[in-house]
Amino acid sequence: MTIKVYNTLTKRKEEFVPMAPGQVRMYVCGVTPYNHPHVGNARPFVTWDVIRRFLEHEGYDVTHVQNFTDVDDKIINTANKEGVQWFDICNRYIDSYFEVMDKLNVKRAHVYPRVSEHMEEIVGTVQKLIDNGHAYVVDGDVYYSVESFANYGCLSGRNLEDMQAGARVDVDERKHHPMDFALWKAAKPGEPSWDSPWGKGRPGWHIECSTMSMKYLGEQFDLHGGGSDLIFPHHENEIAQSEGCTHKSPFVKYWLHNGFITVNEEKMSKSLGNFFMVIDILKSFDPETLRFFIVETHYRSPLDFSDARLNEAKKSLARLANAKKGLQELAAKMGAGPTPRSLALRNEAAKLRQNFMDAMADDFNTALAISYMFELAKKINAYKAEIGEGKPDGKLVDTWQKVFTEMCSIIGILENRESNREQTEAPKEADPEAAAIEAAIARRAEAKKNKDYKLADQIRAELAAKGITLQDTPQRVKWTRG
RNA sequence: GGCGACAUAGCCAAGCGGUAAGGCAGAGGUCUGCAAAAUCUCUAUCCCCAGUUCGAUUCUGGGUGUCGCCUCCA
Repeated sequence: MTIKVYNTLTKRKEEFVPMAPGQVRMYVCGVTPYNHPHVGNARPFVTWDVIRRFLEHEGYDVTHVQNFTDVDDKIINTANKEGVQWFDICNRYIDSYFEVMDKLNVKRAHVYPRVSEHMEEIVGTVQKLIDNGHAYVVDGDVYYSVESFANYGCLSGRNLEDMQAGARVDVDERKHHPMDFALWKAAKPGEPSWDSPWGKGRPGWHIECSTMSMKYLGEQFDLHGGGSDLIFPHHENEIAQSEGCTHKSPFVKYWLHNGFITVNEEKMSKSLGNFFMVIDILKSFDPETLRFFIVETHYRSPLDFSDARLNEAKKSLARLANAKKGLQELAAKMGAGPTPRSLALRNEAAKLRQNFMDAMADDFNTALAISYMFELAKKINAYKAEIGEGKPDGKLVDTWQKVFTEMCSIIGILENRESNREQTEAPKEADPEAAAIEAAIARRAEAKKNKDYKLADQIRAELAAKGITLQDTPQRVKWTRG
C-alpha cells in the first residue's frame, strides 16, 4: 500500500518511500527531563507511536530512536533549587516519563540516547564542523556560522535577511552573524562540564540530536519528528549541522511535525504555565481516554484540551468498548452458517477495513480511520440486536473480531491492558460504605421481587441522595458513586 | 515587522472540484415494573466578497477573524 506523508521540508504530501526497502529509520525529539511530562508532551509520543504501529503493520522493519536532553539549563536550575545533583533530577523524571508513556500504551523506542553519555561523539561532530569551515571558536564557545551553509532556512522557509530584520534576540558582538548558534558553551562556575579541545564546557541544544541520530540511524535516514515548535530553530539547525558535517543531502528525507495541544485556544507550555501534567489527568481519567482524545484529531491540527473534551473522548471510547464487548458475547455463542444478510455484512467489514487502512495511509489520518471503527461498531450492535437469542454467523464474527482487533492494535486502544482497569475498579473496593450499599441493594431486590416498586424506588432515591447511582443489569445491580 | 497554519452543524472533527465521514450534546423509538445503562433513527450547504469552471466547502485573488514560529518549549 502506498503511504503518503506531509513533509514539512517540501510542504507537500508525498509518497513515502524509505531509503532502504522495507526498513524505516525514525528519530523523534524527546524530552528534557526536568519535570513530569505534561499533556503537550504526550501528543507527539502518542502520535509517533501510532505512526510506528501503522508502519510496522504495513510490514516495515522500524528502528525508532528517541533522545533525552539530560544536559540543560532547566535541569541545572532545578537541581540547584532542590540542592541535588543534575543527574538525580534526570533520573527522577526519566523514570516518570517511562511510567506515563507505558500507561499511555506507547511502545518503547529501540534506543534512548542521552546527551551525557555521548560527549565524545558530540565533541567529534563539533570538531568536524570546525574542520569543514562551518564553525568557529570564540573564548571557549563554538558557534555555527549560518552564512556558511547555503541551505540555511530550507526547512522553516525563512531567509537570513528576514530573520535579522525581526530578530528579538540580543546581538552577541562576538558572533559573526546574529543568527549563529552555539555548538559548545564554555563552562560556567557551578555547572556540569566536560572536557573538549576548546576547554571545559557543555554542548549547545541542537548538536546532540544531529550527533545521536546519525550515530544510531546513519548519516541519512527516513523520518524525523517532533512538535512544530521545533521546526525553527532546532530542526533547521540540525539540518545545517548534519549536512555541514557529512556533505550529504538530505539529512532526513521526511520531516513530520505535530500540532499543539492548547488550553483555551492558547498553546500549552511550561513557559506559559498553563500546562497539565499527565499524572494529574490520570487521577480523573484513565490513560486510554487520554490516548483516544489525542488520536481522535489529526496529528497536524491543533487540539484544545479541557475536561469537557476529555469527557467526550471517554464516552466515545466507551461506545467502541461496548461494541467490542458485544462482539465477545457473539463469539461466546458459537455460530451458525451464513445468511444473505451475514454475507453482506462480511463484505462490508472488508470494505471498512480497507477504508481504515486507506485513511491511515493518507498521512496517518486517525480521525477518519476511527470513524470507520464507529461504523463497524454500529454494524456489530445492529446485527446483535437482529439475531437476539439466535445464533450468529460464526465466520462473520471471526471476521469482525479480526478486523476490530487489527484496528485497535494500530490505534493502540482496547488492547486489554491491566493499567486501564486499575482505576475504574479500585475506588469501589475501598468505599467504606460498600457493605451498607450492598445491603440496601439487597433490600431493593427483595422489594422488587414482591413487586413493591414503591419501596424499591424509595430505596433507590435514598441512595441517589447519597450520590449513588444504580444500574440494573441482567447479571447484577451495579452501583457507582458520582 | 518577517514566515506559516487554520476558519465546516449547539460543541468537537474528517473531507479539499461533482451537491457534506464520525463523535459528543439534543429530539424521537426499542429494551426495562419505572429508571439508569445500552441500542436504533433523525439533525449542516461548509466566515465574507469577487473570479476560474458545465459545476467549488474543495482552485485563484481580496477581505475579516483565530492561532503558531521568529526567545526555552512537544
